[in-house]
Amino acid sequence: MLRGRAAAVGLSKNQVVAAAVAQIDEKGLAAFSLRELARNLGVSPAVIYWHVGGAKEDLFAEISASITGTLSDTLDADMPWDDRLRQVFLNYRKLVHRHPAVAPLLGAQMKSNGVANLDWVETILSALHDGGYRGDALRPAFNVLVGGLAGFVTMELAPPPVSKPGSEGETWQELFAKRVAQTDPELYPLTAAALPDISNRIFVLRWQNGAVNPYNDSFELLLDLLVEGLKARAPAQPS
Amino acid sequence: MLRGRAAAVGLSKNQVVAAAVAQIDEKGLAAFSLRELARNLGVSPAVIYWHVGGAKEDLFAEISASITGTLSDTLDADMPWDDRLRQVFLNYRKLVHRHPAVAPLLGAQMKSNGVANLDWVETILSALHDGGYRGDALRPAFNVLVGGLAGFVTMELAPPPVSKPGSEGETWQELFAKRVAQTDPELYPLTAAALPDISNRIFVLRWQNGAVNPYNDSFELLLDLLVEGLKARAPAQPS
DNA sequence: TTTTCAATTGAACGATGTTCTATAACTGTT
DNA sequence: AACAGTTATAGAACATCGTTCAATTGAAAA
Repeated sequence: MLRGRAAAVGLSKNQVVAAAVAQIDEKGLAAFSLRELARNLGVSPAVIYWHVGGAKEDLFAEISASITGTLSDTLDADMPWDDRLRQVFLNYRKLVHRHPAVAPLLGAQMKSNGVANLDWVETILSALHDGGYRGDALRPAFNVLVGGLAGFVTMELAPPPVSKPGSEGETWQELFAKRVAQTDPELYPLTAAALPDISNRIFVLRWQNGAVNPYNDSFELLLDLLVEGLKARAPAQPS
Repeated sequence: MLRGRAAAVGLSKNQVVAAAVAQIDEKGLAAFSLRELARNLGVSPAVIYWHVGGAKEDLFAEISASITGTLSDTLDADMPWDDRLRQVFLNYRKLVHRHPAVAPLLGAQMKSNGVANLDWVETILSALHDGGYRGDALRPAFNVLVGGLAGFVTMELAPPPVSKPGSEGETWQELFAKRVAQTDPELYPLTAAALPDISNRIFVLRWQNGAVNPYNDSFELLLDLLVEGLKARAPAQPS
């Protein structure tokens, strides 16, 4: 009856994880510190180690699990397979956007990426299966969807540099914005001409990430291209 | 004549960056340390700060720049626009795969992502332009390609957990492999049935990253779906 | 030679992750 | 109500890290 007692008094693992998520949401992943977490909880650093099994990396995995845990909750099982796929990944993106600063864990750390629940995997495989993807056709189709779409979200929410405390004149955002605006029309005619449309709105030429400037229509276009493309290439008859 | 003198004696910025890349390639990004870099160079830690402008984050940006710098070197300008797009992103992936441990910087850090050279951006925009994408159609098309494909590579090369020194029985890889193998066929029939095809070969159910198990065919399928899809939806006549 | 500036040193500061031993708080049993 | 056993926390300690700074060397310019 370990769980019962643990919940009765003092901190619980879930509370630790929730506080960690809150702290990352506020100050960013790079600035996250175990000791500061302990301070915010009014507790000794060792407490974190007691509640979470191991080290910082395990806390991160726990955080990822707490976020991807509710992933397959709101699913309509009786929709066409392509609509189900769309729903799954629109839902994924919406969920990650609720905690933008945690995105690097999900997309750029194997240990955190691996905690994704099997319900989610089964849901995707099932939709693909109904779409005519079976046997060894399942694998590349799955990878295309998860790699392309979750990868997109990872890049969309890539964290900005840590904002230096006080002085030093100009912030990185200002410097970068200025650099983009001064793109040489001689060397880069297309880029320079498209600046009004793309400045701070495409991946390499932006100084704010997807938490501030979400790429909604780009993501939906990507989703549409993949789902429609997979539908057109289905190796077997859909069921 | 600053550069002349700097190159004549002592260390150069390029040497520092090259040594940093070597160290990350060997021990991983998470284990990277400025002091260890200084030790390997037989030099005081402060030297790094002198050669690189600012702090650790600036070193990382410099590293990213040194890798993406050679991105647009080998390009055939006189190919069909869709083949040019394929070449650009196949080349991107090949380049990043040469330094897998650096991938998180390129895909999951805005400051590093922003250093990508304008030649590369202009090349992509130019291909899209020739494909019939102009004006405000350029932006989502660009984002789909970069976000989807570079995002895929970021996830593909997501770093594994830091391998704990010695003891503690089983490594994470072994534990995870075992967990995957024990997938319950009652709860997850499709996943369990597909295990021979997907175990360690799809994104969420793997214990080795793309540096060991590259996802070549999945990436090429993704690339094909995107390029063909964009071709089919071109808003204007290709030129 | 003297001056000037590039390059490096070494020490120092504060903060971090992690481990360890000891102590408190609670639970269930007698 | 007292005891034993486990759960939960505290506090100190260690090695390491990123970063800054004043002081020093080295080589080129005057």
